[in-house]
Amino acid sequence: MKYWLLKSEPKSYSIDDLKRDKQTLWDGVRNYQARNLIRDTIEKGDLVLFYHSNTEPIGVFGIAEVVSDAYPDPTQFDPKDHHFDKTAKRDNPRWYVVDVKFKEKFKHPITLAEIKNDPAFTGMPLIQKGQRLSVQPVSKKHFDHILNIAK
DNA sequence: GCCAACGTTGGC
DNA sequence: GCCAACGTTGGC
Repeated sequence: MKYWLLKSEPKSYSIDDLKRDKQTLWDGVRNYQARNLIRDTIEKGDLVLFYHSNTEPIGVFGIAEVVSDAYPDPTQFDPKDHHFDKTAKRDNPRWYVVDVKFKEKFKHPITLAEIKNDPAFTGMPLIQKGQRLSVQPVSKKHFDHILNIAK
C-alpha cells in the first residue's frame, strides 16, 4: 500500500464536502507530474492525507482512501467546465482522476507549521522549497507519524 | 495583497 | 531548441 497527500483549497472542495459526499472523483488536476502519479502510480486501496491549502489554518485535515484505478477526467471534455481542455480527445485523454472515499476527519488539523517544526517530517516533499505539486507521495513513516499526532 | 517558484506558451 | 513573457500556486 502507498500513501499520498492531496491538496485542495477548501473554497473549491473541503474535507467537509468529502464527508458529506462520502466519495468523489479527484478532478481538475492539470499538471503533468501530478497526472502521471494519478495515472501510473496511485492504486485502489492507497491512503490519502487530505490537505487544505490557501486557507487558515493550512494543514492536513483527515484521511481518505483511493477506491478506483485511474480513468479519464470527464471535465476535460466538458466545454462548460472550468477545466475544459480543447486539446484532449476522447480516444486520447490527457487528464486522469481517481475516486477517493472519506475515511476520517481529524479532531484537530495537523498544521503546516507543526509539520515544519517537527524533525520527524524532515525530507517530506510538502516542506521542500518550491514544491507545489497537488499530488505528492508520502512515506509510510511520515504517514504514520501524522496519524500518531492526530490521535 | 505580495511575491517566489515553477510550468507553459509561443516567437524566433 | 532557446528563452522571454505570462499564468498559476500557495505560503506569508
